[in-house]
Amino acid sequence: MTNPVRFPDKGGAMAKNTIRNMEEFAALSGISRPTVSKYFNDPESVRKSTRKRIEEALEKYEYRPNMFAINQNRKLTKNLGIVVPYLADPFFAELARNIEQRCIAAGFRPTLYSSHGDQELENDILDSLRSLKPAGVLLAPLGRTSDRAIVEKFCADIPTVIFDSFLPDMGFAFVGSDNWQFARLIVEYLCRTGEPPSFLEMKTPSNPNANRRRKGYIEAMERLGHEPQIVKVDGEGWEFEEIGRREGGKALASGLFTSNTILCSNDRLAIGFLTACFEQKIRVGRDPDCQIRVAGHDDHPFSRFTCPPLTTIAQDYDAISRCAVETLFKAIEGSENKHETTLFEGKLVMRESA
Amino acid sequence: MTNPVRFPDKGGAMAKNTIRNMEEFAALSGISRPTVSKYFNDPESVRKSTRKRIEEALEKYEYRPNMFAINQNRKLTKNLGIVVPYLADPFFAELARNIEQRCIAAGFRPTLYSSHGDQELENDILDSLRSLKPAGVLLAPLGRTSDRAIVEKFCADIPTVIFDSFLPDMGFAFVGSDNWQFARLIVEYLCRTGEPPSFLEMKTPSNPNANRRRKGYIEAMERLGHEPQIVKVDGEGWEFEEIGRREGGKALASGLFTSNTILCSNDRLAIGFLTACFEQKIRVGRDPDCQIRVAGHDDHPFSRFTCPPLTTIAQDYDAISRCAVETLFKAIEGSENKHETTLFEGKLVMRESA
DNA sequence: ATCAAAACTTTGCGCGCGTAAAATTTTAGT
DNA sequence: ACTAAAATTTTACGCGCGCAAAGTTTTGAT
Repeated sequence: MTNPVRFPDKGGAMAKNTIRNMEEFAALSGISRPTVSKYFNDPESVRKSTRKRIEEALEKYEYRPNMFAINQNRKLTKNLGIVVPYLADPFFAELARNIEQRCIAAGFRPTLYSSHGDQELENDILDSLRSLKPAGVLLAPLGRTSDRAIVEKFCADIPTVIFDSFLPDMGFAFVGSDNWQFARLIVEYLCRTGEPPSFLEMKTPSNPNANRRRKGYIEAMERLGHEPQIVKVDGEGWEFEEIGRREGGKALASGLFTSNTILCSNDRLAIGFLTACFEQKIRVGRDPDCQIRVAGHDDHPFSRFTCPPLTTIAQDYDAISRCAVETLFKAIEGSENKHETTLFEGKLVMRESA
Repeated sequence: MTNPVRFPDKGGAMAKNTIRNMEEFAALSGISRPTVSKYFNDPESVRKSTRKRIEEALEKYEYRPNMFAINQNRKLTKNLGIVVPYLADPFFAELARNIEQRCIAAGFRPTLYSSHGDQELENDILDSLRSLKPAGVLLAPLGRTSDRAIVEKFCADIPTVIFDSFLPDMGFAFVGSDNWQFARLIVEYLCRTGEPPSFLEMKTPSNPNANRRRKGYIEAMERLGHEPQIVKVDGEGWEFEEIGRREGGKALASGLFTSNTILCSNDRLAIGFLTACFEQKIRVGRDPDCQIRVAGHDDHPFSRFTCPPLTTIAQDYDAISRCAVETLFKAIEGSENKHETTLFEGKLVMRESA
């Protein structure tokens, strides 16, 4: 094996800013090593005068304690894991960003992982997460395609808050959206303003939220005295836009929909379906000269920019991420121990598509 | 401070699957610790019979070496850093995913970071990356808003390949797209098929690629004997769609464009601009009944699903990520040392918007 | 069977820091 | 100025593993 040697400091006349360890740094700042160690664990825990001296030396020599040596001995690290099923979906990217920044603000070191829609990768991530000895993990599982046994075992070992995608009896808590309410809200709106909607979804959705949305749709339709119609289209994986365009387009062309109003299981599907409508020269919107109305769920970051802009139910990104993080901190502190579920309501976002 | 104690194994009658360290595991598998250590560093480096015994024991006791202890002593870790400026942009999410999987395939442990468009955060990321002692880093910097001095210093200390966004004289290498060629390609196409385009961009683009695209546009226009027209709109940050819609829309409404063909600096701007066109009931496309043509750069994952689908120049995601990763591996092995730049050409993707 | 090379074992040190206990100093209150 | 409390220093050990050197066994070829 080659033995790469690095020279971060070429050893010129400049001050030795290459402090090798805490021992050296402590000597240079005139403080004992244990006190310096205490400072790095909690700057407030040392006397103000001591803190000042350390911080002065810190600027002068720019020493940073060795991550690996620290975490090897700590009972509990300050590491956190954030796992989402598909990071190329801006919905998850946005949620992850939100959560990540809250963790940092709380003094933790979050690491972000994406399962890329792949079970094996999700398992691998949980596996390597174990070796990080994280204080806690925020996990949005793949859903249907998750390996239940492995996720459950992971949750049993490490304080985990599940979000977005519900898995029964796992983790310290679940934080997500009230998908029944989502469907009720949008169905009521659509019925009030036009024809009762048909429901477009994938045949075997990975995300269990899809199931609750379908049931919420059926319930709301029946309560309003309408006949629900579900159109299930083929398609695997996470390329929802393409499925919405190709398969949704097929359904549209072959006249499968009994209504002129299409409620899609999620916005990405709706975005693809809008493309299909365009391809078939079918005008979408609420105007009298439009032939069809389309709505979605999630308020995907791009939904505001479709043509026409997409009417949808907005997930409360902010509330979900805040609650997930706060719940995890409770779990880490071990103050409570019962499995709780928190669901947030969605808001109707009326745009021009419906 | 509370002292959270965990009992991952309640110590029942089941086999002790709680191996504390390599010493114990080595004893249980009947192999010496140094050999086991060797196995974990490279399973191929031990005799086949030994490997088999270790792997049998591995399944039986599911031991995993302690990450922190490993990395503390290794001269060079197997950690890699991947940094992108804005992960909520599916373009970077897709690129990051591609790169990440290549790194894993090569036996490294990549960690993904997003600067979220914020200089301070980019600096923090580089800072915490240092303490990870990564073997190398793949960095897509913020660009104009990057802290040059800090990035340069980082590159000097840690083998770094810069990608997407060029920063002069930094890192082991740069891998990106030939943005001049992008602009030439699309300008030629647009001129061949209709009116020569105006160019729409942000006043102070964060990404330096924008500058090269503008220059490439001007050059191509002049070479073809046309008068270039640049329309610069206000707007800071990374919410390109909104800027394209709001500011691009303003420019459109006030008749600022001298051409009926608008070439946008990137697809996200174009997506927002398409929304503005829709709002102003201006039909976009190549059909005779359309008033305007719109094109972009990048082949953003969503460009295929706009209405109309967006004509654009496709970045070669695959080639860029492959080259970036391979170049980094060269840097890590230290085989070469000259600063090289690799640019990939784009492909014209003709869709209905232009 | 013989022998050298390859693989393994034994031994032992070191990494950088957490952490505990005891000794010492500083701080703050009267 | 005196004293108890708080903060700091000293001392010493351990974490889990990399790594090197020297001795021992196994392997594979003649």
